[in-house]
Amino acid sequence: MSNATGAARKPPILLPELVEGHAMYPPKSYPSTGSGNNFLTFPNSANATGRYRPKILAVVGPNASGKSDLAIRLARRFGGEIISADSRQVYRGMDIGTGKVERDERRAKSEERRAHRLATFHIPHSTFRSQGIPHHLLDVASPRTTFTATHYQKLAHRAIRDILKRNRLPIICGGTGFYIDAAVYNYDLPAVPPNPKLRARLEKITAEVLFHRLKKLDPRRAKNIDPRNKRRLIRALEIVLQSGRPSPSPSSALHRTSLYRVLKIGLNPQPNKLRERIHVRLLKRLRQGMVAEVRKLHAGGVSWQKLDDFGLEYRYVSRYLRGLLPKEQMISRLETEIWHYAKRQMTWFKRDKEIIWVKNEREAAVRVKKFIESC
RNA sequence: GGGGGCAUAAGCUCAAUGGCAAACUGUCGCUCUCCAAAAGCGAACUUCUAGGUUCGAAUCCUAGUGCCCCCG
Repeated sequence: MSNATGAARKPPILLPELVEGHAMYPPKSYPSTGSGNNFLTFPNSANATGRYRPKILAVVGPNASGKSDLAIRLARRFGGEIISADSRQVYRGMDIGTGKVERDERRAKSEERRAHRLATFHIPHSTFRSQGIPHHLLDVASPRTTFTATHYQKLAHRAIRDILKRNRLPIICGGTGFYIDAAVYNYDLPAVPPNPKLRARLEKITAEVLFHRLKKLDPRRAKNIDPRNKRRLIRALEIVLQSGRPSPSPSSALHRTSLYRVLKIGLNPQPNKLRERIHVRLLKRLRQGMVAEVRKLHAGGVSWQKLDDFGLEYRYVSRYLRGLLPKEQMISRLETEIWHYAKRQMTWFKRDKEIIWVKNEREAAVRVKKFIESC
């Protein structure tokens, strides 16, 4: 009882996966780093109790808020590895337009190389690293394929487990709120893969009719779905039609139950500052060859349709390349679209009362330190 | 100097038989259980000014103001 005081208030729901997933924590014997290097000291292995929930960190915020930098700094300071939570950075070849962190060169300066080795000797060599910090879930899919939240969830869970096995701090960092939640809270996403043919067929039907059908096939889902949102309606129908079963209820026990203790750090600069950052960053991306990047993707077999659906940079640059809008308009349009996106992201994050909003790295570090030291 | 045209939201060479002032863009807000940088929803802000006709005016009349065009 004495060491379960924290859990006393909210008794954890012990689901089979949860118990099984935790059987390995804390790891019994892990190669000690021995060096006292603070890259590697992270007390995720301490406090062994039956209900030990490992700690993970999330760094969230809108586009251009400086998440990636903060995450890297925190990773260096607290011995962490980063798991990107960005629905576009998962794709290979989409670098400039998504603002992916720069991948380390093979030939790094000797000091950096040393830091690398110390920090990451037990991680596969192929892992994406930036500034010596391993980044997971970047470049894991071809842009010609459809990568979904389920894929993300699976890979993210695996990454978290692996990082914890190395006694390091998993840091989920990204702006795709839905992905973060899918990873952190063990969302029960139905195992029904997308069916392009079915979707194409349903696409031709009006929202009204789709809603009607859903009402008959899955009344529960129909109750809280947006009846005018075709995309959602199609997905919901896809689930019933293919599995023969209605969508799992989000109010089930799994909802908002996390396998982990998670500290969410949020970054949200002043609106005018954020706008300025968006502006500067967009111009920088253009200089870095964003247009060429999109051209290359299309040459590599990514359809215009697909590029359009990726949104933002990929949508408007490809429209420009198709001659649908002049360059000037592409830029100004993009700027407002990115701003809109940032606001949508904030709408999502605002609802999450667990997020602790910080102004800078110092504030963040204080919180993280306290979190790590707590039991 | 003379003649003609136009004036509607923050923006738009933007709609409205004399009868409830719209659409689009922007601004602001929201929704979300696998296409989530997607998709969807909502709100605030309008008839150039002053008179007149009329039950009723963005609309018709008069004057003013501003802008544009034509003739000299």
